[in-house]
Amino acid sequence: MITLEDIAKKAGVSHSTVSRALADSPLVNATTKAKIQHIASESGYQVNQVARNLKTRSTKTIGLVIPEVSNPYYPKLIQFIADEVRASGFNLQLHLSGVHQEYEASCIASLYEHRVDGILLVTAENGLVAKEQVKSLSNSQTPVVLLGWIEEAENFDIVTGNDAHGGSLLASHILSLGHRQIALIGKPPHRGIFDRIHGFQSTLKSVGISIQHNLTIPNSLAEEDQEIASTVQFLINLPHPPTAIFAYQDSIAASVCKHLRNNNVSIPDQMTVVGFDDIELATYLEPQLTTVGGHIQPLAIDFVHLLVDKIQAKSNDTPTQTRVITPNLIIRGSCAAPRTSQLSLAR
Amino acid sequence: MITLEDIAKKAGVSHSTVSRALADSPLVNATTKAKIQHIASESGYQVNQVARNLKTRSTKTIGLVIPEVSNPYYPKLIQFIADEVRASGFNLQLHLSGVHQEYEASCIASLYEHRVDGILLVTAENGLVAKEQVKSLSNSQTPVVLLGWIEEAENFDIVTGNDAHGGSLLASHILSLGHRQIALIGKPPHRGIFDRIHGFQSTLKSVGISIQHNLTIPNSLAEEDQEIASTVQFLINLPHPPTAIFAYQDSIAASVCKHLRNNNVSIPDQMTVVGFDDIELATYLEPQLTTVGGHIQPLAIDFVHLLVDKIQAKSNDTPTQTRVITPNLIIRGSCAAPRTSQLSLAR
DNA sequence: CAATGCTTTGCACACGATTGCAAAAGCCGT
DNA sequence: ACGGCTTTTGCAATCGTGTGCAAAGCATTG
Repeated sequence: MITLEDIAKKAGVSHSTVSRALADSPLVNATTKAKIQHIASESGYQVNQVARNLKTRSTKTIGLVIPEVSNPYYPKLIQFIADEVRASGFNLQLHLSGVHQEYEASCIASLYEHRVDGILLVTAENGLVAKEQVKSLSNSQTPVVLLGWIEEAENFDIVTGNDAHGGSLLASHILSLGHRQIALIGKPPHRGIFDRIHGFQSTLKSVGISIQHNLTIPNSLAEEDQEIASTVQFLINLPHPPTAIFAYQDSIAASVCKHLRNNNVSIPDQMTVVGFDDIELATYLEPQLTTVGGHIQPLAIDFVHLLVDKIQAKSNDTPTQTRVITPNLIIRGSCAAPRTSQLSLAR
Repeated sequence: MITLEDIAKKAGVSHSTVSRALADSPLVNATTKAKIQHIASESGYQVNQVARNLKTRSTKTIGLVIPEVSNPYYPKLIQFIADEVRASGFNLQLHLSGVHQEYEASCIASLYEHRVDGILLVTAENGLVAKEQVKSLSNSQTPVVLLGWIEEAENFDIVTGNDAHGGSLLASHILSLGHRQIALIGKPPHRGIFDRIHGFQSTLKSVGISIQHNLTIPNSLAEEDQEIASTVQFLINLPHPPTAIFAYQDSIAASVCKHLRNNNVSIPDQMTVVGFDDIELATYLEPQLTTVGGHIQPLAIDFVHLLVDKIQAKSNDTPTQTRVITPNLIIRGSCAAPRTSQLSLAR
């Protein structure tokens, strides 16, 4: 491995001078600086960031903890985050915390051991699993920003989507079409007052109706599709099946659509389906999915900016912030007005 | 930040002893070892990996360079790679080299500067952009394994799918259904003799026919869908439209299906469509996509294992290896026998 | 020419861990 | 009590950089 010392010998100077020359310090004579830089690039010198990080006590690296990448929501988020992190001049270290966030604590520990400058933590249905670790991080001067929501979050910086508003938009849309028998296929809510289910329900309640069937899919990657299949079966075989289904996220909605089709239930004629997040998948479906979207990029940008600001803030007593991004309703083809006893007629 | 020295003071020993105690070295007395370990966990000591890496000259980190994560093929690959890397006891540092691999060289440089123990490099349509960097890495004892294929690759370790065989399977399938007018919508081939287009074409050639229209989509994320839309338009408005379309990958196939539907061309009655890779998306489409798959997980596993073996090999003169994974044909609903002048009749 | 000030360079230490080696401590038998 | 042996501990060097400080070099000026 080529070191500063090696370059120093070739140039007949000390390693300090080489260090300064490569940092383009004004303390080095212009001609010797040029000579050193030439020798360095000539011999293919690449700085040892490990040594530099140890000395400077900064790694210019941001850690990203995210559950998984099989759910297309996460890659979409990662792409935006990665672009933003690069633009801010940082490196990105990715750790997958697992579908059930089972590795969340160990991811954080590992990132702390590597002395990343800050941590972006994306939570999921299980909320903030590694609450204690995050708290102790804050004590040890390592900035953390959460994406998601947790209850009693006074001391955390958080970026979250106003999913409640999105849920409300969907509910209003479905209601305005005339639906009154509405099912929910989803995951446990995990954004408290900001949760999409919360917003959906309270809008229904405001016109005096409630969710007919509130079904939750266990959070298991391998069997999710299977679970949705049987849930769909259950719903359409009811004496009074729902006329509309709100799926917790687009990937679930896509799976719901698939299984409705398999059971010869046509969308939107016999069943209205809506999703959430507007991932690419939503436009590949037939009919295309009515959903809520536009929040992922702003979330990612705020997520990174908030962390970078905290990293660069000299004082470490900046007040914690909460940023909320409001999404939009995106109307496509998967919704229609209900027809009386539509499913019973059809079957 | 808590250091070994801090623990040493609390325990009344030297930092060397603390270091050994925490490493569970037999050189430390059992009772003092227990005492030190207790104090360390009590005070929340976490090792500084930066310092350790500098001293031990190993980071236990593997760098992964991959173009992007918007194309769902990559997240699927990443998930498998990440699982395997974790199981092997390494950390993962992710760098996105860009849709056009425009950052490939700088990603490699950055990973080398961080002294990762090895690099996994996933190439795309542009082949190995950073050939020189990879060569100099090999000289500097940093193991690299490529996923993809490049010409004149004698000195690189490579894992690749036998896409040619996959392409051949698709061609045989389409031919056996009776199709003779076949279009290709794809990207520039980038796996040489192993490329899917190559295999597809040569199987067609073996029965004396060739691809009717060989259309290439420019590799631009933002406009891809638009490009496919106009390509589909072009094809179906031909005097003699194709009866089958081979899309280079499932995501393109999905987009092709969408635009065919928009033009009221039904699949598979009026048009047969096949894709490649068997990503989740393929099963959400209606009809579900006939494709080629099963190779991604074995690719990921071999990819990681080959690198880990190279990292752990004491001698650095191990011969370079090429591993080839053969995929399977997955028949679903997007293919049917052609009907004479099917499109002309329908329109 | 000497004094002064500015520019340029090198010395030496620090970052926080690991580890070879020597020294200290403990143990044991005579 | 002492030598010899084993166990346990600490010293000190090292990994490759960055940087405060002092010293050297150089030019300018009275």
